[in-house]
Amino acid sequence: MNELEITQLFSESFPFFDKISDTERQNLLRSSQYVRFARGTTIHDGGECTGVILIKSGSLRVYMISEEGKEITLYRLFPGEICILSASCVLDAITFDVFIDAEEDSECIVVGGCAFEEIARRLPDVKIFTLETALERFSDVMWVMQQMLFMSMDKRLAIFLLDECAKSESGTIKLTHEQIAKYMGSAREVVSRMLKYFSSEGLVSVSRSEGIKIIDKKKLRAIAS
Amino acid sequence: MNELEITQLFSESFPFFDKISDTERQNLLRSSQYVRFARGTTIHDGGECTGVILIKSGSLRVYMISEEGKEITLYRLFPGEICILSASCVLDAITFDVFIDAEEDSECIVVGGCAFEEIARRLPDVKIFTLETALERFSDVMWVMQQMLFMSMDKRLAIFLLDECAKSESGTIKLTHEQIAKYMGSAREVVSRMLKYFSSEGLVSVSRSEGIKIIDKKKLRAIAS
DNA sequence: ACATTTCTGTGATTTAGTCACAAAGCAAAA
DNA sequence: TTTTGCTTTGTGACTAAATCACAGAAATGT
Repeated sequence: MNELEITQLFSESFPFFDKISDTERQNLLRSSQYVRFARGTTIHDGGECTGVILIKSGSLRVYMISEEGKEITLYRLFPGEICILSASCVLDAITFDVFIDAEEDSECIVVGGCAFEEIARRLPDVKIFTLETALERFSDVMWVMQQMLFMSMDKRLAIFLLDECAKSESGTIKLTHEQIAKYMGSAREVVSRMLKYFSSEGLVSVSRSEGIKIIDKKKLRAIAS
Repeated sequence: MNELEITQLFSESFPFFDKISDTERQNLLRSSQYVRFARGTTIHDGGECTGVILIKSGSLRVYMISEEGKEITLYRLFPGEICILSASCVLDAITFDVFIDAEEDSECIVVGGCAFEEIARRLPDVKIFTLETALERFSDVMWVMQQMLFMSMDKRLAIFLLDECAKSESGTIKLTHEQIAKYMGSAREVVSRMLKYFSSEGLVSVSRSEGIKIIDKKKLRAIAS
């Protein structure tokens, strides 16, 4: 990936990019690098500031982890999106730690945290963009929280399956029950049982090789209400 | 409460206040007003932009509510603090709705949302302050989320009682089980039962007139670990 | 074809939230 | 004081979901 392509990506991803000086643009480019993360890699694990990550391909999962190792997925990021919570040093106001994994083999541009922080300190627009991006994530997390605390398991799973199906385009969902449980902040057994129930009601078909296929989208939507 | 006192409060609460022009300061003051909220009043109920609220005395509770009326308290605000989520029009990035009640009779300064938004649009420092304040609340919410999802009831209640005791100074906690349950995002019966258990273990004493008194702080801390 | 690993299924148990009432505590009115 | 009414707390039965401890099935590599 050459510098021109990165410039292009920055211009699309950072609304401030076309407004700042050439020098600043150079600063930003110099502290950025193209990185590939293999599926399953942990990109960020709490404390130290990894930096701002632009996702070119693949997907990332941002999650928290309890002392006993229980995980809750806060949100997932897809191509064109920006991972901001990995840039903890730009966000003093944030006092919790998150973990970030590559869900798929992913191509990213990583803008070094310190460099970005320096630029954000000089340019209010950059700072504002950073904070606003973080706040959008706040909204995502609140949605997760609402689901976990207010909705029953069947409803949540129905929503998840419909979402996932809409994303995948292929019509089938190729995730293990374990993965689904992690995304939903639940337990594998619970997902298995609920899927079996959905399957017995003719809402989905479940097969290990084929993945999960939605059969009766209408009824599933009714459950997701 | 006169203009001088408000100016004083602004100066203490808004780090940008001493850096902006006289005209802007006047703008801000003109769109502000002193308001008293009676205990139990709902100050903000979702959608429309109430504005930025400075708390002079009393306390506010920020919470979400489900369709069935179940509540979760996101955080509470005390004198000197600023309620920012009530200023939804300044925070486009936030897409969820919160409710805000006065827990106690409270004295506040309310800065009208539109006026504040206008000022924030002109002055990057104000915008940055607003966003950063909102992000601090994000951190609070994550703490609540961690508690609810990762911790057992006994631990959470122990933490709550210790926190509350530290705040109250009097050593006793005068809250109904119902209130505690709301703050903790649990159910009244659950709190009652756990308090009874704590009481049977000699950790606290519970009486309706006296409130809850912590007897064995050491053991309670151990549970809160 | 075999061993190995990775997934999935299932019953038993535990925790917390829900429901439906009963009882107790407090306060104002009679 | 006694009555009445309201708020708060107690309790058992029930349900949902998480956890535990396995067993079995399906995919994968050698």
